[in-house]
Parts: sequence; structure tokens; C-alpha cells
Amino acid sequence: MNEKHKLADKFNPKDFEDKLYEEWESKGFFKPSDDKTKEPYCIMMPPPNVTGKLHMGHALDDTIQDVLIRYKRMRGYRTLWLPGTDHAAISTEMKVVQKLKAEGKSKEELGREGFLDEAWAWTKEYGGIIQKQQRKLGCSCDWERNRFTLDEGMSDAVLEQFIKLYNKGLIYKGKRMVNWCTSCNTSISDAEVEYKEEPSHLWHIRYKITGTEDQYIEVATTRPETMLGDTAVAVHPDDERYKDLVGKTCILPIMNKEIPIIADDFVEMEFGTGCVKITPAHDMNDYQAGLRHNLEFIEVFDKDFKMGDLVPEYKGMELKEARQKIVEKLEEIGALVNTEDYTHNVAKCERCKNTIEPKVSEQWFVSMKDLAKRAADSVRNGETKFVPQRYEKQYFHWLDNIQDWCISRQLWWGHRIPAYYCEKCGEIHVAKEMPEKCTKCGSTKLVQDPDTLDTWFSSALWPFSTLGWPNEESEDYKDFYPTQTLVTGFDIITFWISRMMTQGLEFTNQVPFKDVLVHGIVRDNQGRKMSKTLGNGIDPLDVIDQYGTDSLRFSLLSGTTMGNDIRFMPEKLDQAANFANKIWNAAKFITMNLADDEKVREFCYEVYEKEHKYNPERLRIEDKWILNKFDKLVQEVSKNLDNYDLGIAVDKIYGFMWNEFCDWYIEMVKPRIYSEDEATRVAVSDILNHVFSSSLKLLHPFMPFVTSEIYSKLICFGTEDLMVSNWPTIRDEFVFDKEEATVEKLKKLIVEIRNIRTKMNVHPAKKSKLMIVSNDIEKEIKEAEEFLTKLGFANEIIIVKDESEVPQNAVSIVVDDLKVFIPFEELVDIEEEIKRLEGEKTKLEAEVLRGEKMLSNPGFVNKAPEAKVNEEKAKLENYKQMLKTVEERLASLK
RNA sequence: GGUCGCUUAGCUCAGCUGGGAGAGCAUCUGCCUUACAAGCAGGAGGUCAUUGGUUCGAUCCCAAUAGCGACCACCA
Repeated sequence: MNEKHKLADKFNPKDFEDKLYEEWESKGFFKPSDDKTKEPYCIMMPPPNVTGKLHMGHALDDTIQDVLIRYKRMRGYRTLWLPGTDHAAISTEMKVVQKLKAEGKSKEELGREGFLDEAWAWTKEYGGIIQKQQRKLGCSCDWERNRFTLDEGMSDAVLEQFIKLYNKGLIYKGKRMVNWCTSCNTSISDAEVEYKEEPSHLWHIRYKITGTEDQYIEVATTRPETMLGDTAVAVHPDDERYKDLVGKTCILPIMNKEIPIIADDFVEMEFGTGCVKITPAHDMNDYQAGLRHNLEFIEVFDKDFKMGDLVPEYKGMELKEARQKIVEKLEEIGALVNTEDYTHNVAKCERCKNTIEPKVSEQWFVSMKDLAKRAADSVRNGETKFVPQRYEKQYFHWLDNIQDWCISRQLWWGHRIPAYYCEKCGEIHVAKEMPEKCTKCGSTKLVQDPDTLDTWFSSALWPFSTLGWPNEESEDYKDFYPTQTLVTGFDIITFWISRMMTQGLEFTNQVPFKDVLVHGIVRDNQGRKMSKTLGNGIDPLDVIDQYGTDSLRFSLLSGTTMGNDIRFMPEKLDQAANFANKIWNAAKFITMNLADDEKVREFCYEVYEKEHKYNPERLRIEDKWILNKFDKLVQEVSKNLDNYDLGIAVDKIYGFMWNEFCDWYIEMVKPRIYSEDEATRVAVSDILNHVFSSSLKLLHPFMPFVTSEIYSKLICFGTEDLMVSNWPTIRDEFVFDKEEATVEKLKKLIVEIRNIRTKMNVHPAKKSKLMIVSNDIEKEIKEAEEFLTKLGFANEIIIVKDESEVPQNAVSIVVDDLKVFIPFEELVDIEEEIKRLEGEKTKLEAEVLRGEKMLSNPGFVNKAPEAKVNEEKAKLENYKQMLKTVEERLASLK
């Protein structure tokens, strides 16, 4: 065998994975092809947090994208997969604050500049880890185009966006009630709020109806401390119990203030007493009700969320303490009716787990209604499609009920809002840089808004800001925008996908991507979400270390469906590793038996690469069978990949390579491979090499490393790099259907013969004479005779025209329309007793030998459980005993 | 409360818009056979959650029920 075709004896992913990745990168395979006549295909990688670490969710997300990119690359597209990272405003800021705290420093001490220096240092130190890990995954993305949401170009894009929207009147500053994290001291979005059940109480408090002595209206609340700021009591308009009270007023205890009783249908009659105290400054619903009914907004807390000065007695108190005091006071004055236990959901900050308070504050907003409508319409009219389609509903639901987007955050790490205030007259200037003087009053004293922008404000531009926008003349923007596929989990459809759609349409007048491929989340083997707190996360890098990247990728995709969650089963990794090992061994077999390199090359070139058609003269029936099956596989797999059915595609390739190619074709072809005739060996080498290397192409997107390593050892016809080779020709006509059907029948026949032999206690490998009744498939059977006879399923094949030619005592096998007979004496050998005994003796000797051989095989002894090994030892002893008996009997007969 | 999904072999899951019930793992039976014991050949194991409907025919379409899960909203 030629040295260059030699494969390592054992399959070990560590031998080649890193090496291959470096090779691909240095050869520039990750960059888009220079050939601009090719159709573009572009995927923007969802940017992970710059300081993040790779988890299974990324592994899945990245694998899917890499499969698509590698597939399209081989199909001849000009592919770009652009990677990047996100500055992750609040998350990173939190981490830096924690680090400073550990060092005894605080954000305020350092000041804005100092803090940002720290943050950049942190980013430099911990950033980029995830991208190293993505390399381990085999991601074929163009690292030279790597972007960061805070880099210069992205910041320009963000400025452009802000200013354009502002000038169009779509960005405004306004007072709104927002979620306020009392610990991070910033507004946060609804998406960053999580709810936690906490035991608490429902306090029933009665407010006296104005002008009566003993009539009360009873409200139920979980937050008695906010009652100081009540400006109304509300009931449901249809509530018969309180109908008469609507329009009257009542007296707010402690404050002794007269407040109205109003009707509003947000009140639920069944809850509590059916009466709600309205505190517009400290509750979302009350805030809305306050606006509807023109109520006064009274803040109970100060800016540090301690009690304000409404009642001097409570001023400066912590809220918890104030609650207790106020409840005591209510009890004292007889306003507290009762207290019931009650469990309710408390809003918590996703990052710091501290309590969220609703707070009215001045923030920047994007007016979303019109933007949202356009984004929804573009999906409704099919410009962008979701896969699976059901996620479109989630998208529509969000956009159809859109709220204005609060984009300002009271953080330092992020894009600073480009608004400048005149300190003298208060005029707002929105511009890329600070104006020299106020356009209104001419003052030179201007100050920039201290706030930064929501992290999603920059992510929303990701599909085009990464390509050079706002410069619409940039090469990449012209070449690759709009992009084709966006791959992501369903959890960020609302705040990422929908915003990329709205901003993309607004700024580029096009949808930013054609397809949104939505996948589920990776759960642990018990179906639980992987989480840090549970400690049940599986580190993809550990898996790679143990099984190799290809196995991880296979296990994440095999047998899965887009949009459904995946349960991570370690067994699947074994399956994947076994598969990789299987094809490794098949490759070893093929390469070690290859006929002369040049001759095969010549042969192949003529048949496949030049003419792109088969030369039936050179093919035997089993070749036609495998070629036909392969052509069908190429068609199906291509279709599956085009439809994003990755799980189905990879399983089909698996089934073909293992169960058809290895288990049957290689076996059928062995007699010819060992043949003395060179022409025969060249022909077989050709088909083996062709079908196998082409199968590797299909598998390559899924298992890039092992396929590339093997492919480089086969006889190659174009490039020797699988990654940039051409996808196999997709045919839509299958010329060997008839031969395929015949071989399928023969396969069934072989299985039947084995079964019958087993049933009749004849060794499965014993050869028998086969009589086949046929008048039309004679030629095909003749072609199959070689593998049928040489592989031990027949020692002679006799084609008979009529069943009457078959002996009476023959055993019949019927496979579809094929009738086969085996003469009885071919199956059961009724030889003389001595011969039988001698046979038995030989067999026992063999058994003893086999047993000894087996027990000395490290592969068996190491893998089998101890019990199994002992069982084999016992068997061996048994055989030895039996052999002794037989020998004695033989001796006595003689 | 609104929306969506899931229920198929012991386990984990496929089943691509109505006709064959499948894969991997586990299990059982035979196997050292010169690519592979990380393997080969064979077997067992399912009323496709339940009940109705549409149809010549339903795992698949429709309706209802039950269990599980997710998302959104709300939780005074």
C-alpha cells in the first residue's frame, strides 16, 4: 500500500482535531470564496457574552450553524459565517462591580473613566475564551471578520441608529413606570425580571366612607407600607356589592386624607375583597389606573428606597421595618381587619436576585408601534419564515401587543446616550459629538446624558452593522446583506429576533434574514434545565476531551427535531464515537486494499468526474445497487438539509454508511477485492473509493474532523481537502432501480438461509446448493453468484425454469417473487457416526482453542464484565471435559 | 387567565402534511470471521395517552378529556 493512504491503526480524535482546525484556518477556508459569481449565503452568529464560557446551548447553536455553513460551502455558495461577541451591559458591569467590591473598591470611587478602564481590562482578560472554545467545536466562521458590539464600527452604527430615530421622532424621553433594581440602581427590562414565590400576608384594611360613622370599604394588600401614597380605592364596575360606593370618597387611615372610590375593570371581583387600593407611584397597574383616572402620584419612598417624609415618624426607615410599624399603627387605630397568609410572586432582578421596585422615572424610549407593524407584516407575507413555523405565533403575539421600548440604562458599561443638555437652558441636543455651544442660548456649558443604552439596542443592528452599515457602499454589506439564516433558541425570539426585524426594516428597508431557525434547549439526562445552581450542567469541553468534537456534534443532532428540546444522553456519545470508529475502520479496510493508485484514478476519472455518468459495462449488480442507493441518499440528504431537517439527514447518512455500505457492500465485494485479476480489483477499488469518499462528503458538515482525516487518505479527484470539495452530484433519475430491487431480494434471501440453517442446527457458514426458480432474473443472479458463493451462502447456484425440476425433499424459501430451494441433504448431512464424532471432536478442539484465544484477547477481557469473563472460563473447562469424553468414545469405537 | 407544545418499545427519541410501526441504548441467542469485540448475525419487546368524529383506510386530520412542559400576561 502507498504510504500516503495509510491511516493510524486506532481511531483517536485527539490525533487530528486540533491539527486539522489549524490547517483549515491557515489555508483560509473560513473566509468567503473570492469567486463573486457564486451565490452568497450568510449567517450571523448570535454574539455570546464576551466574558462568557461555552455551554451546551452554544454548542448546539454553533453546531447547527456550522453544519449549514459547511453544507452550503460544499454546494458552491459563497459562504460567510460572521462571529462576534456582545458586551452584555448589565451582566459584565455586575461582574466588574463584584470584582471591585472584593478589592474593597466601588464604582463611585473610581468614577466613570476609572470604572470603564477596569471594565475594559476585565473584558480583555476574560474575553475571547468563548471564541477559543468555539474553535474546539470546529466552527468554520471567518475570524478575520470578528466583531464586538462595543467596537468602533458598531458604536458608529448605534449612534446612527439613535440619531436617525430621534430625528424621526421615534425616540423620546419620558416619564414612565419602569422596573427598578434597587441594588443595581438601574432600570431593567421586563425580560430581565424573574418572579419568585415568597410567603407573605394579605392585610385587610378598612377605609372609612366619608361622612359616615360606621361604614367602611375594605381593601386587601400585600404592601401596606405603600398605603401612605394611596390616591384612590377601585372596585370593578360590575360589582353589585360596591355599586353604591362608586363616586363617593373614603378616608385614608394614618394620612387622614380623603380619596375617591372609582370603578375600573382591571379589578378582579374574586380576589381579596374585590376592592383595591390605588398607589399610582408604586405599582404598574395602579400607575395605569392613575393615568386613566387622573389621580395624583404620591411617592412614598425616597430615591434610596427608604421611607420618605410623608409621615415624619417613618422617615428614613427601611421598608421592612416601616411595614411592621404601619401594620401596628393600623391595628392600633382599628383599621386592620385581619391578616391572612398568602404566597405571591415577587419580582426579582435576574442578575443580582434583589427585589425589583416599580418606579416612575425619566427614561429614553423608542416608539415601537409602527416599527412593530412592519416587522410583523414581513413575516405575515412570508419575506421571513420561521422554522418551525409555530414560533411565528409567539413573534406576532409580542409585536401585536408591543410596548414602547425603554432603551436607557443607568449603567456605565455600554454605548452612552448621544444626548447633550445645555446646563443653562436645558435644551437637548442629540448628535454624534458634543456641540460646541447650545443652539438655543449659546451657552458653552453642555453635559452628556449619563445613561447608556440597553444592550439589545446594539444587538438589534447585528445583521448589518457587522457588515459595515451605516456605510451602505461597503463591500460586505453589498455582498452579503440581507443574510439567509438566523439560528437561535426560542427564548430570545421576542427581544432579539423581533428587534432585529424592526430595526433592519427601518434602516435597510429589507428583512435582515430570510429564515429564522429556532432550536430548543439542551436539558440534562433527567430532563431538567442545565443550571449553575443545580450544578447539573455538562461542559461541552469535557465531552470533547473524552469523546471528540465529532461525537459531541453528532449526539446533539442525531434524532432531534428543530424547535424541540434535547435531552442530553451520554449513551448517544457512545453511539457517535462507535460510528466514528466504524468509518475509521472501513477506511482502513478500503485504503489497505486499494488497487494501484494511478489505475484507479484513471478509471474513476473517466467514469464519474468527467462524464458524470455510470458506465454500466464496468459495474456488477452489487455496484449498481450501492450506487443507486447512494444517489438516493444524496438526494434525500440534500433535501433534508435544505429544509433544516438536520436530525433526519444525519441519521440517514449513519444508516447508509453503517448498515448498507459497511455491513453489506463491503462484504459482497470482498471476493473481488481478494481476486487475482487486476482489472477486477481496480474496478472494485474504484466503486469502494467513490461511494465511500462521497459518503464522507455528506457526513462532513456533521462530523468535520474525522471525515476530513479519512478523506485525505483516499484517492481524491479534485482537491484533497474535503471541506472545500464539491457536494456529490444530485441526481433525480435512478438508473439502477431494477438491480437495487434484485439485490434487496438477495439480501433477504441470505438472511432467510441463515435463519433456516440456525433453525436446523446447521452451522450458518455451511455452504449449500441453491436452486432458484426463475425465467427473467437469470442474468442478475449470475452476477451475484460470486458473492453468494464466495461468502458462503451457496456452493453452487442452479437456475431452474420450473419448480418440477426441484427435488421433493427440498426446503423452500420465498422472498417476494423469488423462489429458492435447498435440497434437504445439502442442509442436514446424515453421515456415518464416526465421521460425526470426528467432526464433533474437531469442533470441540476448535472451541477449546477459541476459548483460550478469546480469554487472552485484551479487547474482550477489558471490556466484558467480570461475570462474563468467568462464564467464558467455565465454558472452556466444560469443552475440555467434553472433548475428553469424545476422544474416549472414538478410541473405544476404533 | 392567554398561547403553544408533548404523550410512540424498558430508557431517550425519530416518524418530512392518511396506507410498512422505526432508530440508538438496554436485554436475550449464536459468533475471533485477516476493517472493526468501540465488532458481526439473529430474536424478543408497542391497543402510537383516552374517547369520539372525518375517511375505503388514522400514530398522522378534527373535537373533547387527562397528565406533563414551555412561553406571555397577571398575581392589589
